[in-house]
Amino acid sequence: MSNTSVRVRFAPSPTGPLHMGGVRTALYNYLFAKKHNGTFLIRIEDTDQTRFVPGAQDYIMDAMKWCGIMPTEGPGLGGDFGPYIQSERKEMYRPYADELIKNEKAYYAFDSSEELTQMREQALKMGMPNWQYNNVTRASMQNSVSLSSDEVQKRLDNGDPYVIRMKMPRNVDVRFEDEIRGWVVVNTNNVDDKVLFKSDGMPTYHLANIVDDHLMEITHVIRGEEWLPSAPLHVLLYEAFGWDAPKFAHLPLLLKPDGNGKLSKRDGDRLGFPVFPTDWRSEDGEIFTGYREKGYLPEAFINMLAFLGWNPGTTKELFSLDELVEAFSLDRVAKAGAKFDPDKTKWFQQQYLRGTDNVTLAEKLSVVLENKYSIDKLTSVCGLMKERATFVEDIWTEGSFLLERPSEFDEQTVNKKWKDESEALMLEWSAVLNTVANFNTETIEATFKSFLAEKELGIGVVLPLFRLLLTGKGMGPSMFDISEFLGKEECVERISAGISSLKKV
RNA sequence: GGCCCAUUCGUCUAACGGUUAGGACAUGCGGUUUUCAUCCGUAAAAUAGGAGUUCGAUUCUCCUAUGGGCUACCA
Repeated sequence: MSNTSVRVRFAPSPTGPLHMGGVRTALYNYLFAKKHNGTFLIRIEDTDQTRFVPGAQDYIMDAMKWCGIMPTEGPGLGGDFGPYIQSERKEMYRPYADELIKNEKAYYAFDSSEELTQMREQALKMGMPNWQYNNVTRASMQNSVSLSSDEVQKRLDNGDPYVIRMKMPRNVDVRFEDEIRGWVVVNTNNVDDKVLFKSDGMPTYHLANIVDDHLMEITHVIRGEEWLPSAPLHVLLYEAFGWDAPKFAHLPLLLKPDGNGKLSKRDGDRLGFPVFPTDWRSEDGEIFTGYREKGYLPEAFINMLAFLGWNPGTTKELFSLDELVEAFSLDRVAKAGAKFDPDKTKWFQQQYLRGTDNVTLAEKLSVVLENKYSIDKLTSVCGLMKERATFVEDIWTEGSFLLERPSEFDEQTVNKKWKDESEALMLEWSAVLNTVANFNTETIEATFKSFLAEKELGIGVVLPLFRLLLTGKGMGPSMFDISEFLGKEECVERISAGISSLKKV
């Protein structure tokens, strides 16, 4: 059973924070694993030591934790297939490269990167923009295919720097069946002799990836579309080692909301929405805002992400993580890239805010307000305000008047509604209000209605004044609900306090 | 430039040869509301173009166009 169970991996490189495209890849891996009672693991691909960014790995782990899609194997998580960081596996790769050389599937190449750049530039000048180190040009380069074995041995003994390259066969159609795209065919004449092992003693992505996926018994490789062109190379590598290849699924890319191209780090600040799950502070101190800090609930973020390139085939759009696991399948993943839509994202957030109970909301709000008010009070505030909020913080920016007397009065409303006779009217209303015995929404409303009838005034004349005095605003929830929450005494006091404030102006 | 992948309303997508081409977001207009939000109703909005295959193409094939990805001793 163990060798047939599903094992998938998320394999980011720690070159920076994980952006939402990466989170979606991780999410689909997570969903697929859970759906099939399999294992979801994370492997850090840090074979390029020059691009290592401190803190990136921790960021990735934290972000996944916030999203609720933690792997069960990985650095710091345990598992029987470790280590899960490629730099810590360094010594494991060389024998595999040697094996390929022995079987003549790969060869030593001594050309320096400077020589190669020169070669490309030269070819470009001669009108050949497409120079590649491949099965045609390798004969004229310095490598163990073109050089005599004595010469090769001499250079090796001499300690000359070299890389190990894949010896791509000539004119072979490599085919594999992608779980999302169906059959993909590429002719080997179109792929170059990729470097497998670098002169610094580290493998490249291609070698390390295949070796680790094999050793970690990965059954399904679910990754971004940007890997599609190198998939044939990977297939050939599995063949060269005589291993069964895992199944491949190449996910469509996430595109910019406007214009063209894939979503990138800078789009967030440019367009005013986050591209990262959580805040990221770059090395030069620049801060990129995250969904978490912006006030999004992880459930909303994940729900939105799941629907970018996948759908359940029904009209249901709100899915918990467990429901996503239940509904997910690779054959319902779209093929074309998806433009990210910030508006829809906000809509998801709004839906989840509504769906969250008032106590939970109050607890979140309490954190923002640093425990300034009791959970009980905040719970009531949330109940009154959440219908008109998108983020938890909106509840406070729109509804702080419920706990704090207004110090400012909306200028527009004052100008429009506050007349010379308003003061007398409100004083009169205050006196009436003060006589209400059982002070609740219904009794207040009934009293208000009879007050209107008696004064022969329209509701639109009186209520906005009442609202203005009590809340300082021109809009908001039902005034009768607000009044009940505030209590009789506070209502009466606010009316007189409000009147004196308006007098000063 | 070469190779690969893709193409249904503005956006995310449904329809796996036969539908008045459906839903959601956004937008417009109504209704509800003291107001704002919510909510309800409603409208407008798409099969990139051209050939085939077929009794019949959004759906299959080819061409063109467009978009995207890759083209490093990066992943």
